[in-house]
Amino acid sequence: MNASRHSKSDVLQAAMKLLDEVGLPDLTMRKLAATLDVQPSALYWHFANKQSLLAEVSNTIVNFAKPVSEGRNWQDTTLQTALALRDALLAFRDGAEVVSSTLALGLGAESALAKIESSVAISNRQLAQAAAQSILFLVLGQVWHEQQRMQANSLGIVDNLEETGTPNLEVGIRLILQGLTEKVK
Amino acid sequence: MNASRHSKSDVLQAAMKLLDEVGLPDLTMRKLAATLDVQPSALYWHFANKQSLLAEVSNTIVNFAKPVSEGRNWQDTTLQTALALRDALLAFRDGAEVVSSTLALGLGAESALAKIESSVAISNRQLAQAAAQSILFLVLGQVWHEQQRMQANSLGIVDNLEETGTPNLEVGIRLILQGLTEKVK
DNA sequence: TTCCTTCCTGAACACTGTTCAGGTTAGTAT
DNA sequence: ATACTAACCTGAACAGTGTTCAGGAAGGAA
Repeated sequence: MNASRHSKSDVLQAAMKLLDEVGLPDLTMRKLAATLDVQPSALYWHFANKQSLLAEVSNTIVNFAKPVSEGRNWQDTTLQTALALRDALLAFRDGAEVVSSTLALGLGAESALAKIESSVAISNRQLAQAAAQSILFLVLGQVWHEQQRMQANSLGIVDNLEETGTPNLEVGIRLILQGLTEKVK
Repeated sequence: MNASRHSKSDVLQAAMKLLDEVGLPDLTMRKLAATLDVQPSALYWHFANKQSLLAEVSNTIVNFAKPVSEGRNWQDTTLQTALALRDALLAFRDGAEVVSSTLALGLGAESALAKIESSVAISNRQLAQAAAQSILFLVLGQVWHEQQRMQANSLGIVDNLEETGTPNLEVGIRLILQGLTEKVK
């Protein structure tokens, strides 16, 4: 389709489009190269390896989160921050798994944690960090679970698609915030 | 080494041993077959595919959790249950990642959630389920993160190995429990 | 001795990420 | 216009992956 040459951001953009079309397990270097009318080896000029590519995909997803308007209190602001991250993850196919593994490998996506942590306006920073980390894992785990079920459902394994995922997440975050509020009282 | 024939549980046992020796990324069907002095295809008589094998590995890990003695209250019992799961995950190399992906694919490890949920002795079951799910994701996420750092450190990428992981987990669980206690009051 | 279940072989298929020596293209400087 | 240089890509290969399948061997039961 496009016979011209490609920049690094072209490749990244194509990767995100392909991710949306085929999902993470089928996001291969060969398929990505094919959509760009290029040999697979050409991708390695732009990115050192597949993990580096996925790290930038992950950053794009995390940075997609809308900035939150200051809430009436820090609890509200933190909740909104977490839900904005959830929405960003949900906006991309397999978004949670991409971000989770990038985070686990320490290759990026730390800004997600930083944003949550900075919204927790309590003086005990160690406590704030623990809470922020908990909220982050909660969001990632819940959305990962939900997106995996989406794919399972679309593949015919109907199972029971109870819509408890999203409300459960908000409940969990609120529990942490309530416990936190109680603790610093 | 052993030229005799193998049962399904032999294969499972060998898989867990190999997991401990090489880690999840290097746990391949070919390497597993080699430790049993067998062709890779022989494994497919015992297990339909690699995922099924990993699902049983995951169940073994989860069932390794020590049963907890009844605490002074349900909050304490739930905390002990969660920490027992954490210890089980930590007892096996890459344990958290194995269980996480099995859980995400819906191939097992649901008993982990069930155990936590049943320990939350409040009348609002929907709330109990949300809290249990939150605690589960928190444990899995934290331990996964910690185990990944272990491997990274053993590979020379020293980074700063702050020992905040384990305390952070307990803090997070306690926050949820405190919030829960407050909510049902 | 025949039969049947259990377990395994050997070879192949269709992929995967990655490397590398070498080529092309385009823009800049002389 | 010519030479140079950086950006980008080709083509082929390497070493590995999970998985399938027709067939063979072992051991107990009838």
